[in-house]
Amino acid sequence: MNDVRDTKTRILDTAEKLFAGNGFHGTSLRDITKDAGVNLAAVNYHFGSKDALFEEVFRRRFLPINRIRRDKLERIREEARQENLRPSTREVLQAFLAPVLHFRETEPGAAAFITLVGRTISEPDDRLREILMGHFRPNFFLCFAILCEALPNIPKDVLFWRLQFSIGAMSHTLFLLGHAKVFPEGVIPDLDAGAITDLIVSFVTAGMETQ
Amino acid sequence: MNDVRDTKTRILDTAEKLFAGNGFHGTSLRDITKDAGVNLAAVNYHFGSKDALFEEVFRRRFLPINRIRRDKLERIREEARQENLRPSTREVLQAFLAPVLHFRETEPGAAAFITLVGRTISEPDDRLREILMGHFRPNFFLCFAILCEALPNIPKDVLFWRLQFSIGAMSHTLFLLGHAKVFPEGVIPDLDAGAITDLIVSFVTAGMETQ
DNA sequence: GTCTATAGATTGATAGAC
DNA sequence: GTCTATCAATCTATAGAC
Repeated sequence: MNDVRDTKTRILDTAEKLFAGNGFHGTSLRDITKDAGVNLAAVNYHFGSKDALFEEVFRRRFLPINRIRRDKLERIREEARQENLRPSTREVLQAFLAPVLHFRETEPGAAAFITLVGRTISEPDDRLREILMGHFRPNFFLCFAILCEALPNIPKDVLFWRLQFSIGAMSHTLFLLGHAKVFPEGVIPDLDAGAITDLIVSFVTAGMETQ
Repeated sequence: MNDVRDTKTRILDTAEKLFAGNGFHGTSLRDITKDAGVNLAAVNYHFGSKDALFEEVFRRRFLPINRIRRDKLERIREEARQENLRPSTREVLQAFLAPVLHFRETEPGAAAFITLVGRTISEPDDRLREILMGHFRPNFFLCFAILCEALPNIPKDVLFWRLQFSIGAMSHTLFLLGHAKVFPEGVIPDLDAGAITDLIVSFVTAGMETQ
């Protein structure tokens, strides 16, 4: 009632939350429109279909994340070139992984989206996974290319797999952050985004550079 | 027609394949029974429900994998104790991760199951994910405990997160192995299970031991 | 054990009034 | 733009004949 967001935004926010929690196929249009407080027909009026709504959930969030990520990666590459040095493996991986976790903390409501990303990477529905990959692929290849410059003595196919391992570590972490209850007692899971970022960047940097 | 497997086995094999390819909710009982060449009602007759069939798919495969994994981990721990040494981080992680990949190559039809595991780790349906976690948890904690003995100078919560990163790397890899088409040209993706195992064990060992 | 037929519930999408 | 009402398709599960 006092919700000043317009209908489109309310639907997007709610869809993001429910897709993250119950998956695309586990969320019906009735779930979304009821939770958002809008009419059942509003999704098809504003977005055209359930699929198109899913696409818009991703487009809205990925545009700013990808801009930051690409700018950081390009700057690292350019600065290394101007100083005739190799890019730093850690800085490359930091630029690739940190924006997502940072975004999770600073953007209101983004936590649900990040959980959704962690899930959609292994989404069974090829159509949905491709929507994610379309946003993700360009920066993946950019990161891969700069890593090859950073570590020219390691075979490219090894670096390729190691970057995939890093993405796996990351996506699993994003998923876990949305399901805090999996942690055992005695182990402190409540680390902030900065601490988690440091942990995972150290981990994958060591793995990437090992001989 | 010439299929000598009994109805139960045919249903299990087919369900495993289709759940891996299209997800639990993307696979109907009609899909399964049609592909298996059995009657629609056979699933409910032999297993009771679609959920119970899913459970049996996991039980059948996890019993032998978990036995091998537990035996290997316990032996590493015991041998280290008798020689008054710390367990080797690499051997622990190898014992934890290798059986799944090895099983994928040697057991007929297991590849589909492994893909399914990689997917179910981030399954949106809590009920389904819990079926997997029930099989996975005991060996996870056993591995974690031995890692704490192997690396007593690294804080336990750091080791806990690093083991989670390792599982993420592993599950993403298992998923990718079921979707070879994601690889770019020029990079050779066709590594066998042994090569992939070496790559991932080296990666996570370096990440686990870094200061 | 295997089959057909169907109950009973839920879904995405849309037509048409306001 | 928003609403109600409803269509057509899909699903799991089961009753009951053979």
